Formats: sequence, C-alpha cells, structure tokens
Amino acid sequence: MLEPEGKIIKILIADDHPIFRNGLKSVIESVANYSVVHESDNGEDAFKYICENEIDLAILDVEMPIMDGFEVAKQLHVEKKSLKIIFLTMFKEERFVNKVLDLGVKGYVLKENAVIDILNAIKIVSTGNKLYISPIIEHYLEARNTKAEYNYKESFESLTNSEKKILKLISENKSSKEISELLFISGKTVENHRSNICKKLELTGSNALFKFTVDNKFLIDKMHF
Amino acid sequence: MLEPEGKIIKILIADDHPIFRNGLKSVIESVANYSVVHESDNGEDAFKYICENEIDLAILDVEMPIMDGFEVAKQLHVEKKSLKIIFLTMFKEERFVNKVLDLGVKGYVLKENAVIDILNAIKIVSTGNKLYISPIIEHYLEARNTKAEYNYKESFESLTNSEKKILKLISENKSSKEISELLFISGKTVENHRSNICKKLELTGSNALFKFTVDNKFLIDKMHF
DNA sequence: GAAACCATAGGGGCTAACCCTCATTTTTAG
DNA sequence: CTAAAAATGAGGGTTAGCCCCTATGGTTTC
Repeated sequence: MLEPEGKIIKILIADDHPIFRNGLKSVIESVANYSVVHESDNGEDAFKYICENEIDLAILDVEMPIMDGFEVAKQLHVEKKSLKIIFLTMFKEERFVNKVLDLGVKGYVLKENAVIDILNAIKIVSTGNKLYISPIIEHYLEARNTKAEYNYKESFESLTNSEKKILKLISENKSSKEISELLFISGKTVENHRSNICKKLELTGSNALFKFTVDNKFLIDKMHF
Repeated sequence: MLEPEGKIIKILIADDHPIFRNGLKSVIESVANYSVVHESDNGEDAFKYICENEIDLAILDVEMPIMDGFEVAKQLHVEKKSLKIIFLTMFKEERFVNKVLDLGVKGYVLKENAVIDILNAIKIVSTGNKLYISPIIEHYLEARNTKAEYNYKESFESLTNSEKKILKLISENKSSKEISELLFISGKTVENHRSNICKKLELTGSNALFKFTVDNKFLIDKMHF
C-alpha cells in the first residue's frame, strides 16, 4: 500500500462498536500516511471534535447514539468545506444513498465490504473531490435508474406542516379520531388532511396511507416541521 | 488478563464484517490461552467448520448471510454438546433473548459492549455450563418480567395452515380480494379466516391484523407451514 | 359413527378510511 | 392591501376490513 504523497491524512472515526473501531483503525493505519487522530463512539463527540480540530477526513457510522451520521453530516458540511466525509453502513437501501449524496458526503461504504473498500474510499475521496461508493451499491443504483421511480423526497416537501404532523401520527399507528383528539381539531379535518396527503403522495386505495408510513417510517421519522 | 488453566480454548468467530472480525480476533487473542482457529463471514461456513473440526466455543453474529446465527445454533446444539455458543448482536429486543435461550446458546453479547463483555462472556461460558448475558440486556429482562406479556409464539402455533398461509399474505400487503385470487378461494372465505386469526391472536379493531403483521414480520417470516 | 376440527362459503351489520365537493377563516407573500 | 395558500370544517358517497351468525362437506380421532 503505497501513497504517492507523503502528506499525513488526519482521520476521525466514529462508530459505536469499539471492536469495529479497533479493526477499522488497524486497517487504516496499515497505510503509512493515514493517521487516526480521534475515535468517537457517538455522533455528538465526533461533531464536537471536528468543529474544534483540523482533520482531513471523517469516517462516520450511519447508526450511532445521540447523533447519527446523517445529523453530523448535515451540521458539518456547511461550515467545513475542506472536510471529506465517508459513511459506513450496513444498509444498502437506495433511499439512503440518495440522502447521503444530498448532504455532500463523498463516500458510502458498506460494512461488509469494508476491508477492501475503505482504503479505496479514503484514497479516492482524500485526493480530490471525487466520490466513492461501494461497488455493490453502485450496482444497485444502476438497476434502480432503469425503472422510473417516484421521488418521495420531493413529495414530502410538498406537504404542509399540518399534513406532516398528521402523517407522523399516522405512522405512529393513530386513527383519525385519535389524531383529532391529540391536535384538538375535528375528525373531519383530519380526514381532509389525510385525503390531501394521499393526493400529494399519489396513494390510492384502502389503507394505502398507513402502508406508506410503514414502508417509509425512516423518512418520516427524519422529517422536520 | 490471567487465566488459571493453561489449556488452549479453540474459538471460531463468524461475522460478515471483516473489520469487526479483525478487531474481535485481536481482543480475544490478547488473552494468552484463547486462540481463534477459524473465521467465517457467513453462517454456513461456520456450521460446516464446526461440524468437521473440534472447537470449544463459537462466537456467532446473529445477522449473517446464507445462515444466520439462529439457524446455525438450531442445527448445532443437538449434535454437539460440549460446544459453547455466544451470540453477538446489535439487538437488545427481548424476543431475541428468549429465542436464544431456547436454543441452548450460552452467551448473548451486545456489539456495542463487546470489548468489555466478550472476554467476560468467554471466561464464564468456557469454564462451566454457566450463562452470560450483557448486563444491559439483563436489565431489560428484569423490567420485562414484571409485566405479563402475551406469548405470540403459542398463538402462532394455534393457527391452522390456511390461517398461516393467509397471515403470510396479509404481511405481504395483500388485500382479501388479492388473497382470494391467489389461493383460488372465495373472498368471503378469506374474510372468515382473517376473522378467526383475529380471534386467536386477540386482535380487535380496524386494520389491527395488518398492523400486527407489520410489528411481527420477523416472526411471520420464520413461520413454518 | 359421533365428536371435533378444518376449509369452504354466504348473509348482513358496522366502522374507519378513502374520495369527491364545497365553504370559512387564518396565515403568508408579493 | 390583496391574492394565494393553508388550516379548518362539513356533506355525502364507496369500499375494505372487522364481526357476528349459519351451513356444508371433508378429515381425523376416539
């Protein structure tokens, strides 16, 4: 493993599993000019360290306590432009990848491919402004792009605050009656909102909305309003 | 880290994340008489190795390709009585712990506590027939035992084959009409089955069945009929 | 062969959610 | 200030699923 440049690349790793962190560190430091300068077991600690110290690259686990990888990236990329971020995750779901790219994250590496992929990812991401995504995920994306897929992100943004509030409660398995009692509004209003949500999300049929919230619980939980 | 006995304990580790495996190995082998004799990145490989070789302890990730930890344990504990099994997992859900204990698995360690817990677990499990469960999970279990919990496993077994078949299809988001067309039976029959399933599972109210299948998808997928 | 169980099927009632349309008030934006 | 957008409410219709009942033919079991 040789690198053309002698410059030391300062790396932060954040993952809540100490054993994984250990393994990751030893893989990374097998390359001479890579140095792991800080380890975090949660997103908040990583965020603080990055704000207060100069580092080149942050490798963030997506699933972490306190702040997850998404949160950290969201807070960071506005202020720190030189910083590169690589996500480590177990999820190969497409929707994640989209979200990641929106945040300005440069790398997306699947944990099960980590040994092979992480060094490639660091190399590509740290030398220039290029993107690295685990090959297996790229394969996924290609398959995805062949079929025209409805863009839920866009649709979510077309929802009003009331609609989002109600969508959230539907995802928590609340009936229209329960929602009306929680929000101190008429049951009829709730039903009207439901109806409008269905229209905006292009959902039709019995229970379509609840089924949608089940399938997209992740996105709904992350919804801000 | 001193051990009273000089006997070498032969350990197999199975986890689909190579970096985690590396880290785990180095933690384990920091103890003189622990030796990792084989690493697997999937359950099937682990199963085969264990069948063909004499090892003392298998540390299995619950989430693995081909065969998961549950499958491996299920196949093994009948034939190999001297073998000890420790599960490594990210899930602290109670239902998993119950399932694990039923299989004769001796250890249950959460990945986020792995560095501290795994060596304790190996020590306790390998010296005698004792059980080790990550303290944080034990805390969970205590809380759980105070409330009387409905036993779904029992209820599942009370379902007839037709009912199970239909429950599976409901979990796949099929309507009664669709199910009737798939099974070549009247829609009314499907509704009767639904009704009986609701009675057996003690579910009432609109959509309760579908909500149940969402919450218990894991169990339904494992259902045999 | 009676009892029990199962799969099948239908009648009929009820409700929650979906689906229109319309109307009023409040908030927001130009 | 005015126009658009959002939030609230309602009337009225359809449907899927829940729930109660009965009933018939087929197994299994004692």
